[in-house]
Amino acid sequence: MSKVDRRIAKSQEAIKNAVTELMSEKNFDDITIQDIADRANVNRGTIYLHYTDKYDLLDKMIEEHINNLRELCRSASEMTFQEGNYVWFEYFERHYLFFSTMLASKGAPYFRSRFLDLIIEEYKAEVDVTKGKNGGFNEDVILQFFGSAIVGAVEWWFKNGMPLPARVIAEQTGALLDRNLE
Amino acid sequence: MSKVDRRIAKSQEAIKNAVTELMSEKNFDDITIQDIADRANVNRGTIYLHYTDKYDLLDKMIEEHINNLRELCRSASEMTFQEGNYVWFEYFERHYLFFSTMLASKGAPYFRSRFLDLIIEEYKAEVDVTKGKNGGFNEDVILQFFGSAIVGAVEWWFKNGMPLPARVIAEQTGALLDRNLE
DNA sequence: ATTGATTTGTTGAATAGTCAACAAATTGCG
DNA sequence: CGCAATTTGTTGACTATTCAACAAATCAAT
Repeated sequence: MSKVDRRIAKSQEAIKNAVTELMSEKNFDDITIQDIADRANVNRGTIYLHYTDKYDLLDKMIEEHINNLRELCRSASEMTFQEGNYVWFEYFERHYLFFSTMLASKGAPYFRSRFLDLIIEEYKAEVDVTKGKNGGFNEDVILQFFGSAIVGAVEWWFKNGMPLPARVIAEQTGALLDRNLE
Repeated sequence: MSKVDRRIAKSQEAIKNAVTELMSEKNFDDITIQDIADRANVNRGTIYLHYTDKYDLLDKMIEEHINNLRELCRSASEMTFQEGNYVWFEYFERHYLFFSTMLASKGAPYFRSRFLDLIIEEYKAEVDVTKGKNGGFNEDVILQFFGSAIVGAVEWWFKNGMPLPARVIAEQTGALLDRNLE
């Protein structure tokens, strides 16, 4: 786990940060590899050492965040919705620039769908349509419904510049999920 | 000038920043090479690639700032005292952490004297003891007197957390020098 | 379409950084 | 003091990054 060469970690970190920054400034298609290299203070060739092109680079960035969130779910599996949501929103806060540009930028609706897929996947275990208040519902309907709700809340939060503390929005969305998924 | 290998520039930058940060947190003697490497996110061996030990490292940092200030004098040689001082105080501001820890820390009175030497050296050209209001004075006395005054003002400025904008203290010290060195 | 300019990937040689291991020096504490 | 632990400085083998140069692809405008 910790056997990644320090140079690799530093280069990739710089490159990914550069992309995030640049994406908050201009359209992804207008970003050139040289732009990224300049911003990351890295030779242009170094980028090709790790990524085949800028699309691959963006993909890997998305993939990484999705995986991190999935991992957070693992470690938060025994928490309440409120606590678990808080872990997520803390992560969002820590990576503000990435998520806000990803959810704002026109160029990356792909991210939104990857994000929704993850949420649905993770909530599958939480939904029970055999009994309780959701007994008799179609599972996919429930998942799509509340998955979209969560994504929508997150989008709203970012687009409005995080008007609530992570703690608060986590509690409120958590309470809404509690009420509906029991 | 711009032919320094990017890796060297980045490593040295990280190392120097690490030292500055650490010095603002603890005594220089308590800082270990490993501390610096950790903070700079650099292998310990890399430090020895550029510096023989931590004293050499600190020396080179001081040397570099002194040289930068000297260079600023060159490019500001045609300015008034006020303008010239402003250039200096801007530089101080930009490197706040370094100068404030250097002038505060007990461990580095060496820097203060290097700094004073530079000021005296640079003001040599400005002082005229053959005529005018300083006619008949001993040149060394004048230089030591006003050099110390400038160092003292800078020290005060840092130790009190830069209570005035750089522009203001530059103008005021500039006016005092004008009045005395004509 | 035909230019000319920019961007893209790729290459090879040179160099800097990493890592692990080592002995010597220094520190700190009972 | 004397011993253990830490820190130091150095080594060698390995790898990532740099840089300059290149041809191919893409772009922009006439």
